[in-house]
Amino acid sequence: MFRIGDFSRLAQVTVRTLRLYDEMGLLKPAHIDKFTDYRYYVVEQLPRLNRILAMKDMGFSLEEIARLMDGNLPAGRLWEMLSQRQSEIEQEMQDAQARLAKVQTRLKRIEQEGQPPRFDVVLKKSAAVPMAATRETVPLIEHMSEVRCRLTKVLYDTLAEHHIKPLEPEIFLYHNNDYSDSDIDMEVGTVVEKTLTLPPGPVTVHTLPVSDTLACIAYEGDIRNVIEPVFELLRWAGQHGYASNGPIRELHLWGRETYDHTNDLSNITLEVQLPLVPLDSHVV
Amino acid sequence: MFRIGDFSRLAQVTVRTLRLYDEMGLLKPAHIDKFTDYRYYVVEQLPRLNRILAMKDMGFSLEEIARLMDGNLPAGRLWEMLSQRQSEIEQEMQDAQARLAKVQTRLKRIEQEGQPPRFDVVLKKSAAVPMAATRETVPLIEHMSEVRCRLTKVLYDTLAEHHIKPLEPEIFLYHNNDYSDSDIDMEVGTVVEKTLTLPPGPVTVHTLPVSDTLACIAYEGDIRNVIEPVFELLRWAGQHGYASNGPIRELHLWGRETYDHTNDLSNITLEVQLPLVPLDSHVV
DNA sequence: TTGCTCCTCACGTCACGTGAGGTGGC
DNA sequence: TTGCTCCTCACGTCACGTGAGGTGGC
Repeated sequence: MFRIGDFSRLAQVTVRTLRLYDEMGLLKPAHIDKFTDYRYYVVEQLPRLNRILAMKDMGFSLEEIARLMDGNLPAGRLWEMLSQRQSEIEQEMQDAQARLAKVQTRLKRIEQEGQPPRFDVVLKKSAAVPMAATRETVPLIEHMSEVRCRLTKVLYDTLAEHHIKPLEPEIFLYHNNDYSDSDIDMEVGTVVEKTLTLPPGPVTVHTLPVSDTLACIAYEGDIRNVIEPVFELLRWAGQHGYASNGPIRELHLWGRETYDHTNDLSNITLEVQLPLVPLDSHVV
Repeated sequence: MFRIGDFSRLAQVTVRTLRLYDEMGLLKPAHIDKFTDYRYYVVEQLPRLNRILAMKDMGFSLEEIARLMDGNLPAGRLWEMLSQRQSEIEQEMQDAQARLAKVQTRLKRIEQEGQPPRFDVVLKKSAAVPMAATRETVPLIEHMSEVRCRLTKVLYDTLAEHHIKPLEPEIFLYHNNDYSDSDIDMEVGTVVEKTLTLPPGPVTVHTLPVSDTLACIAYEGDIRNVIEPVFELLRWAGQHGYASNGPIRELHLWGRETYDHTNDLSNITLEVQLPLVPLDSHVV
């Protein structure tokens, strides 16, 4: 018979742990003195305690261990729980791997450029939402501003004409696969209610596709430098094992982009989003 | 100005989270209505929130994030924290790797042998303790029992003669590097008080070395089958990337092994311990 | 008698999730 | 007036660590 302190030293666990296992019913002392409430253990209980510790080392919770040691568990049940545990651990390792990549790219940035990246990338999801939008290809980047004005004017005029209220700030989509100075395939739209149709014309209603993985940067600054967070997103995607999976989205969070050049665009806030798919080599 | 619900949808966090960050001082709303206590956020707060989320994705605690975003942190401090984070994550990955190995070897055992291993291996540590012991080489395994009796008799007789009390159950050490049927270099000892010396003779006092990694099996059964947990330990060590690092220890937890064959050894409890070192290939 | 060990509460950990119970706003 | 959103508590999570305050045993 061991008192709790001796048994805890033998098994190399704390007395607190033994008391907890007693309370949970995982390991009851062989005997409890009814006057002093002292717990007494016998050496034959060591294998059971070791089994508990071995399960704990595999990452099972005490509740799972209690279930596993309940005696009458079906034959294949242990195998099932082990193989579930296996995939959970594999998931943990992937998560740790992803976190490590984020930390390491930051470290490298500081070492190479003397300072951390200016923008922070966060992953979001987007649901499929109906969008009223109009699209046009800009021949040369010099015409960009002009085309943006025309497109937003067409969009908002059409919506007003049909008494449709935009539900969220406008979104610009850039459909080119790569960065280019010319032939920029651009679309501007805004989320609208479901079950909405428009007569044929430059503005159509279609669905903005879902994306499970949308790398996002909230950008604050001059709209003419918006290319910076875009480059950052592309760089980030490459460094973390993703490939682009759809047009870049630009959410005009600060408000509506007017088409008459009257508002100041030198300090706006928007969010740039890049839909991604994990590359296979990184999934492994 | 966004109400908390709208801002939470925009940033894809829960309102609970925003309230917590407010309370912690991590992200205060731009404005709080003094009559309703409603929190109001502005879009310019999104970059800060995203920074918080990005840090969280790297595994920093909210407290660390608060420190990191406090503005006046020394230049190199960020780098330091990132590189500390890096090693913590690397440690996590190693831990997960070790857990995975344990789960997978169990799964394999069930698949190959139809049942889980009979014994559970747990890792313990042992401190350096003074031990009074006597040692002899057994020429053939047939003489094992006889030598054990003689050794324990010598040990306990000597201790009694010098009025020394053994502090713990006796320990058998097996000094051969590999399993063998002959020339078994065997030692039996018991922990004694420090500062103890004995006159020259078959029993000497020396130190049982420390071990940071001691694979242990609590064995219950016939002493003649004690080879089973020993084999299990050796197998386990191989499967988990360790090499043997000292003599196998056998702790006689059930009590003293008498040397007159009068006690029943067909159902005893002992612990078999194998000192280990991690193999380099697994340390990486 | 003095340490030593044991006992039972009970709080703290970390970042929220999840009600309970009540109140502004369209 | 009715949903909808917001508010403030406050408990629960998981496996213990860490006292506080008090009592047996050698």
